[in-house]
Amino acid sequence: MIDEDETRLDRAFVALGDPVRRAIIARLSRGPATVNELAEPIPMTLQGVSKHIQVLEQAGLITRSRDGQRRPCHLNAVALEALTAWIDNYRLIAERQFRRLDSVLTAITPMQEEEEK
Amino acid sequence: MIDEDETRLDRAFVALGDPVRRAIIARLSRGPATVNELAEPIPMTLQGVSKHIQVLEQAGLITRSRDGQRRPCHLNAVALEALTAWIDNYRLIAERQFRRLDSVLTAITPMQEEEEK
DNA sequence: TATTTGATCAACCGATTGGTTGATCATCTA
DNA sequence: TAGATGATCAACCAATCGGTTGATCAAATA
Repeated sequence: MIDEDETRLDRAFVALGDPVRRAIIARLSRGPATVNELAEPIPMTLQGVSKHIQVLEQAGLITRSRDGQRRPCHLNAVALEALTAWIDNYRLIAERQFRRLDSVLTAITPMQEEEEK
Repeated sequence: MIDEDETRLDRAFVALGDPVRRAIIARLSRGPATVNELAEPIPMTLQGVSKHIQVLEQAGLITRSRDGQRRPCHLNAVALEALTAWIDNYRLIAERQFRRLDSVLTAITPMQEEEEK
């Protein structure tokens, strides 16, 4: 259980790496929906869609409640926030590196802009 | 070629769904590195690491330059930004939904907090 | 109670993935 | 020029994935 966060992060990223599952996320962003409602526009069997939903649930990206025999799905904002936080961390570092490299280059070849004109 | 963006997004998310590849991203956040340098701390053959790097490159998450026989890798901030933008969009919507639901619930059962005490 | 409906479980299958070993390529260097 | 080095290519393998069909379950309804 020591790498529980790691596998959770794995599952979340992999889950988003499928266009069907991203379409489900997009649909849920307009409000909760049942399995049948989510499956309706997708050219796939209900069981197939159900599997995709389970992947999203195991990744923590969605949660499910119970309403009689229906199982409404909801987006989980907290999980999405964890993903953006992870990516954003490295994004900012990469951007900082790029700016630093840029300043080094302009310091080495200060006439570059003029020459290109 | 109509769904080029879609498959690019697929590849990027799937690429991040592997702890080895995320470790490579983390290493590159401290500056560019060659294949050998990236492979050194990873308990895997050089060919295995090379494959992971190719996955990251095809996903657009890293770029590669040439320095003699070396192929230094660099983080691609632009690709990371596209990912955060995608996730953040739905995250914000989900949070807004949650707040709205919250306000509806407190409006329906205004005495809930008191009863639970 | 019998039937329909929403959803899952189980088994299967082809395609893809993640890793290996062995060979090869291209560049650097003695 | 002859090795040594950085990196990739090719073939293979076990495991996982994405989808199907068929059976089943539990709740709603006639």
